Amino acid sequence: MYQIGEFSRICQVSVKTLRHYDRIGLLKPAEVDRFTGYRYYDRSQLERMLLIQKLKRYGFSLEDIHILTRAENKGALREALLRQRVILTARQQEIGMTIRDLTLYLQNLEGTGDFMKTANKYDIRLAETERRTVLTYRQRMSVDDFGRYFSKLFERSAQEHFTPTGVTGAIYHDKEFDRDSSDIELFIGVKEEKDTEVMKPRLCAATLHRGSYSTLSEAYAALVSWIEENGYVWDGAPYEIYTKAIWSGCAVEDWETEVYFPVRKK
Amino acid sequence: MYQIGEFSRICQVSVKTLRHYDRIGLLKPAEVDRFTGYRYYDRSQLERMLLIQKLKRYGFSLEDIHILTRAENKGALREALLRQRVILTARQQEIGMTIRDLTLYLQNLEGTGDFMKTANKYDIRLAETERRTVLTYRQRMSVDDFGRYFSKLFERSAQEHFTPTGVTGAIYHDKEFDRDSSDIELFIGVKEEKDTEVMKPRLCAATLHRGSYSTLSEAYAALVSWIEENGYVWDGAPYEIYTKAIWSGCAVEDWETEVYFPVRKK
DNA sequence: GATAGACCCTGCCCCAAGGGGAAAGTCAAG
DNA sequence: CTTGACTTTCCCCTTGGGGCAGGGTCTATC
Repeated sequence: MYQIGEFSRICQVSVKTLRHYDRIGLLKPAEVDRFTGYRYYDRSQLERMLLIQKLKRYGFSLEDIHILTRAENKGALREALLRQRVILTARQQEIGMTIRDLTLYLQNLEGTGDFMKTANKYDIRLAETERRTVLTYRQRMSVDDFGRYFSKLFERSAQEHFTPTGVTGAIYHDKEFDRDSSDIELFIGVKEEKDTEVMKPRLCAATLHRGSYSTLSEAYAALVSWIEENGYVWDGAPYEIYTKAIWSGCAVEDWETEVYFPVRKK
Repeated sequence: MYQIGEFSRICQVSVKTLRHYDRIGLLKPAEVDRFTGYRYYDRSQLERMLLIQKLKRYGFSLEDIHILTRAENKGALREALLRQRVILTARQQEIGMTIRDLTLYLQNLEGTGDFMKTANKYDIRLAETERRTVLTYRQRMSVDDFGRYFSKLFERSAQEHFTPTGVTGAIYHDKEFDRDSSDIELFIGVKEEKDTEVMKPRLCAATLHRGSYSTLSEAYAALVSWIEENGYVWDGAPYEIYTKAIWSGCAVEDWETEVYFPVRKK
């Protein structure tokens, strides 16, 4: 039996953490003195602690660990590990991209001395968009997993024998941005006219964004600046068309997104 | 001038976040209506917001961003970016190791069905340690940056013309573990007898740990279990000897650490 | 001019995973 | 018997915001 301090040394975990885990029920001491409240740990706690730390390194929350380590959840653990591996791989690649971006920014900073400059590499064009017939699916959803909802549209398209044109996009109806809950209308282009929605031709300012969505705001900013400088005003819900995305099977740095802002002359 | 909602859409940032940044002074609106409290943003805020998001992606805290983006800190920003690139690179590699470890664990789980097992790959040996003459430096420090303090010892060794034996290690005097503040005594072996400390021969349980320090607790646990099973008791401050570490110039997965626990027969 | 609906405000409490520190109780050795 | 090391509980603090309540404002439409 080890006192909390010794156990802390062995596990390489602070005493505070051990008390925290006791309180949330994640790791109860083998014994607690009824009169003094002293906690005593033994080797079975040690094993469990190693497991907890391992899963924590893998990126699980304490709550997840709590659930996954209940003996009956062996299958769930396996699934969770597989999922987590995907998440970690994605995170690793994102860090790689971040490093490349940082390096570029650093070069720019050293070259120009301007730390505001964010490499405004966006070609803005003014375009009368073409008329599109589309299937749509509108719902309040998180911007992070809207990709998952496209399958609904593709299923419907297949079931009802539509002919997809290959266009996939999303309209952002909310004025404000909320990562977890936005009023998003997904659309996929189809050839048929019957039982479809129509996107009418509109005057838009548009540009092409390359790379992951975490820097999309730069495209938005470039568009909005352009609109203001050229005497237009923003007039309607902006939308994006995903010409190359995760489902195109290409690497994230090759993704391409077209961003459209409906505008009118001021 | 944009209302907070529009500005939120443009920057891809929630309204809550904008209000938060206003409150902490990171991004003040261009104008606040004195009567209604409405916030109005314009394009210079937009540029600043892009910068903030960029630095946030690079892993800086809002406070760091606040400080680094004051115009007079251009030099500090460059330094910080260079440091951050190192940190990101390290993080990326650590994720890589984590993924490999996860994969191993997953295979083990699928093979044995035992989710407790943590691959007990440690050979424990009982050893009478040799007598060592050492230079030491003892201080309360974080376990994460004790490496930095070794330079003090090497400088002293060089100045006072000692002959290093190549042994570097650390004794952990605290009973308990505290990542940010531990009573650690660093030591480097030297040949001379004069003006040095002496580590007397002691009976120790010892083992060799390979890889990064984040899984050192597994070695500790293995040692402690062995000690208990073989009728010894832990008796004194444990210490580690870093036979291959960051300064050996090898990759993190090839690091080698010997862990010693002083023991006596029960 | 009234009203609805969309927008905005402040203020309060909440999250995870603990850290810091105070005040007080416990244990073992000298 | 005292001292010092160790432990306990309790309360507040951190980062970067999210949720919600209660209430004010703006603009278009009737």
